[in-house]
Amino acid sequence: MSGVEIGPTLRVAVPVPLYGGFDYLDLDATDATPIGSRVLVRFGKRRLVGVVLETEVKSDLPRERLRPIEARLDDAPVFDDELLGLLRWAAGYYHHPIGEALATALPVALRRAKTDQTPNRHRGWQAVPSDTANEPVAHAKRQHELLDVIRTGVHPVAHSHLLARFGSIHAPLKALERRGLIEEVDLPGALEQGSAGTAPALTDMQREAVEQLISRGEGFHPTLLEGVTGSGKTEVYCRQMAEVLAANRQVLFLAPEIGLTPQLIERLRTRFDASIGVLHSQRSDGERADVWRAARAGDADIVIGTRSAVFTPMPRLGLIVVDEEHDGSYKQQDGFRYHARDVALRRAQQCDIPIVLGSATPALESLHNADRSRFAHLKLPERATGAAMPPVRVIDIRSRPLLGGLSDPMLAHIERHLTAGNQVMVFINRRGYAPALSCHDCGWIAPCERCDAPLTLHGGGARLQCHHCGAHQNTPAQCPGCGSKQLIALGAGTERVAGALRSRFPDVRLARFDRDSVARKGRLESQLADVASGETQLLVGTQMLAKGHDFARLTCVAVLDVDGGLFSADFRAAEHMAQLVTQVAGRAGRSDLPGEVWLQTRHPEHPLLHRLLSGGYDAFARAALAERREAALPPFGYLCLLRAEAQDIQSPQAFLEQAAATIHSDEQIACWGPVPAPMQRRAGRFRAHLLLHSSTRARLHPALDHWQRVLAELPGARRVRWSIDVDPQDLL
DNA sequence: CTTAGTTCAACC
DNA sequence: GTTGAACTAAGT
Repeated sequence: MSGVEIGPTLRVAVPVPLYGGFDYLDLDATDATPIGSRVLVRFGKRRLVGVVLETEVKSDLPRERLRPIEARLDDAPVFDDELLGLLRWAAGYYHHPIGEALATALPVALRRAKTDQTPNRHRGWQAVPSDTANEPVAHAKRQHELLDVIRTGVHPVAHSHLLARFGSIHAPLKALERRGLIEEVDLPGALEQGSAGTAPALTDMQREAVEQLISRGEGFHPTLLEGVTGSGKTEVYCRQMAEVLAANRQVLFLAPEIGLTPQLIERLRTRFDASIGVLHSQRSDGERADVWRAARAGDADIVIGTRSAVFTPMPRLGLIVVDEEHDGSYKQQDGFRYHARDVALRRAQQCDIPIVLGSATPALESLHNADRSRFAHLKLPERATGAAMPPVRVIDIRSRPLLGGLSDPMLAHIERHLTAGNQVMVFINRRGYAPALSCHDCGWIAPCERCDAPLTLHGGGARLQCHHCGAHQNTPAQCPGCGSKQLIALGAGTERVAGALRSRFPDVRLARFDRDSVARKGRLESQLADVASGETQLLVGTQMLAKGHDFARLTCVAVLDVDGGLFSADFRAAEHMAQLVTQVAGRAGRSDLPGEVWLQTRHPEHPLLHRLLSGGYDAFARAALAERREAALPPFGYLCLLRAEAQDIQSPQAFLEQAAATIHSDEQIACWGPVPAPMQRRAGRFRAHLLLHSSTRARLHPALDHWQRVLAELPGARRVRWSIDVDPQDLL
């Protein structure tokens, strides 16, 4: 039959910020476009890639107003019923337009209107048997490291894996190839083939946890696995994964970007005789799409990935692992604001499969769920090696001079560990040279023109940069207010701290880890490799140092500023501070060398800090939960934040006032605000918030369903950019 | 009467 | 979000 005959009606989700689907005529009456597949449609003047939500729809519109779809883009649907159901639930729960939610879930390459995806090439390397005469020379360190990885296991290693692990690898790989030790091969697809490896022996604690996990069987069983850093959580996951893989089911393993280290991937790759799909930031759009397709086809046994990987189609899914479940990066902070941990829980429930949430510092939400028996709670309170957790102590820096952010006692501790030949990690959660530039004579502080924030000094103080909008300029020679030339840098960031340490310890090799210093591709990987080899002794960095890495000779961790977490407007700040301190402390003394942790503070008596130091994260969490209960804050209350922003100062406030008026607040739903956002102006736009609070989700969510429809109709809605944030992570 | 700028509804 | 049509205010 030719395309003249037009078939029945389809409901299509289109990537536009409008709730609900749009109806189109199908191409063919006899063979319907399958649900979950992509179609090309005309939408107004534009051509967009939509997803079929339903077939044989009875449209509200007369048939002559419907347009036919222009093309089918898939042979097999991109979303299966399970995943489509999950996404429809998530779009509803987070009150986000379905078309945008589906587009967010799709790999970038599949959001484009291309029918036949030419297969991407996947390079790999494999070892070639040879006599010892060709081995690389002893000092060719990178070649030896690469060779080790390539020789482990029986299968070729993906080029992308080596890239993620080591960074710049072109030259050493070519050298190894010239020596005839390795050869380049084309991998059949985006998946890597793992090899079965021996499982390490379990400690008694681990065995207990594994037995509990496995004994629960196959149904929906959420488990919080709380294990101190170094307690061997990964091995516990592995044992359960082995069971699931043996039953020919797939495993979805989620990790935050920063925790998704090559070590983790390599561990799984050398452990399971299984095909593994890896989704991390270094993979190209084409590779991601190939992993997606392989997972959908059931070819991938394990999928490891970050937040968005929670939406990978896996027809044989049998287990979900969420590592570092407390990590804030699981919450998407713009557009479709979903929380991957919570979506993963829903997915496990929908599929009726077990899910394990692992962390050394569980989110208060998860602890609360464990407390009320919604999660099983397994604990690994000791390190697998038997090494003691390092003591955490404070240095009171009130009225002490600071040199580049460092007090004298702190410098002395650092020196002691460096002299002993060990590694030291200095942690400061602020990048750049200094957080502000001030005039010594009149007190002027260099402001950003477009944000309500001071500019940050960079380039040793030569440049000014805004961390909120990206604006940058050279540092002025004199104060624009009073003309004084006495301009001084206030406070210290990673750059300044690193500089101070370099001049204090000129013979020690130092590496800086922050977004600026590792921006270049492969730089982070090569710097980490130098730390692992012991070449780098002193590490200075932001929170990207906090997790995942395991350095044998690291014995001292210095945290330069914990006070930000004690007095923030954000009610979660203290929780984040405690998690961060506990996580960085876990970096120290992981092997036989005892470690120690020092915190600089101006508030050594602060009750929450005191709790953390005397009783550890658990005691802190109990105290913090009691405070949350008192204030009816999450997890004892539920929040929804309505955000609005505009070029002018009045519109956001006006819109939110209209919005507030349409909420019939009662004793069960409270409306807080509207108020200007903590940083009212950002990137030239004025921002305001309206916070809804309820003691029950059952009351809040129906109200939100109604509210979202009302909001779109408000007269002020078109003057602002607004968005609903369900379960907001930060209120800033 | 033109033109640039703003508002508004539809988008299937 | 994007688009075009309807509307408004100033310009020749």
